[in-house]
Amino acid sequence: MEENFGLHELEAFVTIADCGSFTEAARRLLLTQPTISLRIASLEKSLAAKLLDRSRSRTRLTPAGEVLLPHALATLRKRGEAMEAIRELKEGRKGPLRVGGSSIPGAYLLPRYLAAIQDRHPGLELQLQVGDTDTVLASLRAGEIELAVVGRRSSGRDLQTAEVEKDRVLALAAPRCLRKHGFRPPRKRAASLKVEAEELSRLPLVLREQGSATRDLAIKRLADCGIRPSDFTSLLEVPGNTVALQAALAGLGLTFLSALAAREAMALGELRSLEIPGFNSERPITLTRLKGRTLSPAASELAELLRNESP
Amino acid sequence: MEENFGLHELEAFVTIADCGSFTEAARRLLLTQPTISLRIASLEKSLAAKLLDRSRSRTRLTPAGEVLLPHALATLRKRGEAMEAIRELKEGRKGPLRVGGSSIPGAYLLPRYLAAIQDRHPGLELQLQVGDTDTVLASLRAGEIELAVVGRRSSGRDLQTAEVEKDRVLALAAPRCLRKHGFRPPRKRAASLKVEAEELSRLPLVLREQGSATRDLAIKRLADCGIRPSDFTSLLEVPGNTVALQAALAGLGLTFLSALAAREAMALGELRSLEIPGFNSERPITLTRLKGRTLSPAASELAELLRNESP
DNA sequence: TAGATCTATTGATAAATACAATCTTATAAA
DNA sequence: TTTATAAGATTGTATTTATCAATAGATCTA
Repeated sequence: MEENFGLHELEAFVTIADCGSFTEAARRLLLTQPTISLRIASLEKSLAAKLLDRSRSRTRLTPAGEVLLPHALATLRKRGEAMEAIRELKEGRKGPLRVGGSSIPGAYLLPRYLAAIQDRHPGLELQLQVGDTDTVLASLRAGEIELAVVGRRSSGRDLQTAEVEKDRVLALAAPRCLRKHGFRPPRKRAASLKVEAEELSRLPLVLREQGSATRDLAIKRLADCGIRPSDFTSLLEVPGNTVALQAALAGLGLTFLSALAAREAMALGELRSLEIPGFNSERPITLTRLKGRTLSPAASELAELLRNESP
Repeated sequence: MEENFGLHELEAFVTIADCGSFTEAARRLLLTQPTISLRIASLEKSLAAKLLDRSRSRTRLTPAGEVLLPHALATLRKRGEAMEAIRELKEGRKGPLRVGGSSIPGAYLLPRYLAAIQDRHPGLELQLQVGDTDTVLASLRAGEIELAVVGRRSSGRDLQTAEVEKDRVLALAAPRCLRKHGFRPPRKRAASLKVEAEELSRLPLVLREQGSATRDLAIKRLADCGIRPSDFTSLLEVPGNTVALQAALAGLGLTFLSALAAREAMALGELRSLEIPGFNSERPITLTRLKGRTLSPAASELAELLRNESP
């Protein structure tokens, strides 16, 4: 006879401990007195210990009962906390919301959306992971994040994707750099320069690191135009968007960057975009989630926001 | 549908969370797979939240499941702690043991017995309350202590008493004091002096405070011999045995003290006992407990020890 | 697409739980 | 003492719940 007791028994016990009477406890729990007797009997049998000294006037705890009471209360409280935690999660009021973004969406898109979610549900614990597209997708598969927003449509039957926004990967260079290599950038700050693909290789090339979606896309699009990275006069590999941007600003060469990342520099005229016939600069920014995995309410809301609105 | 969930459901849930499979969880819990399915369904219904993403390969927690898991584990752990605490109490290994003693048994008897219990069960939290017989019995009735050892057979139908030992209340005085008032103490240190009751009043009297069992007994026994405290040449009231002893040692007068408290002083010849015809010095030291109140195993053991053995 | 493996469902059965009525006991009143 | 009263225990029965075996359905692997 080693049957574990349940929470009903504990409930009866703590209620009696509180009011000192089986009958009164029955009233409070909306049960009959024999039911309370049975629950206590069952509990006492489970623990093989007498817990209550029944008496006509006031039922009291035995020493064993005294020892049990705090544990019983703690156990019941824990269950209450569990229910409370779930309820808060369902209402999107509390709980973790972990999302990931590759460099561009992670830096230029997600923060704004997370701020919107934060405004609605101040209790949420937000966590934003930023890294390579590959790294972020790996996190998604490992369950470390619920949603990933990355710069390429991902492979894998276990993934479910939705396009959120169209980004453009631009070929960019500083005006100074362009002039140095025999190009004539237009006067107007925002205007782009039309360049034939073959002319491009006169420029040095600045590329992102391996694993970057921007890099992959740039190489693929260049290949569409018949150029390989090795065709360029020189090649510089840099880690991250920021470094690529600064390298381009410093006049180190041509680089490929998200329009989102280059916006300010272009507006200031510090970088010019090159318009290359046949070079398709479009890139879908996609919201990615694991197929068959339930999202938290907060994550659902974020996904909804990403698909429909632009905060 | 606001039914609270029980521990079986949580058990199923944490087991699945651990092994990632309903079927495997069923094996571990010695149940069938449908039972596990039903338990999870019940839990999910109770919380109105999906807790597990079922999949062919590995069942995973949903965000709600992630939130619930630590609470579920804590709840189950609490129950385990409760069972453990009761088991340790039953084996007398842990838990509180609160007893009380009036001045004499509290100081000269209980410490030795408590030491014996302590030796057997090092984990116990011992607590010894010492005070007036009346105070100690009040504590017993209030449930602050489980056992009381006092110097008189107590009244009250709610109490249950057992004689533990026979103490003797001795009439004592310092040899110097006896000589001063015209008595002739015997040479031998341990010998007592035979004195007629009427002669006693030549001595000053040192009495314990109100509420002391020793005081009550002394007055009653004196009355049996036809003497009242006011018959004595002078009367000094002192609080506690120690003070009474020291007063007698200082030669302040005749006092009534437990043989237990006066043992050393008599052995050294610093106090002589007076043998008074018709003065019954015996006093039962009684173990007292509340009728109908279950004792902790440790308290039972102590009671057993007190009744049978002398450590 | 077939086979394997996991979860969900169903229906029968066993177990538990709850209640009403009754018994027992301890206290209080007569 | 006896009687009345009130609280808990006990018993019998109806109901609910839990469990299992068998099976269907779904999903992944080969």
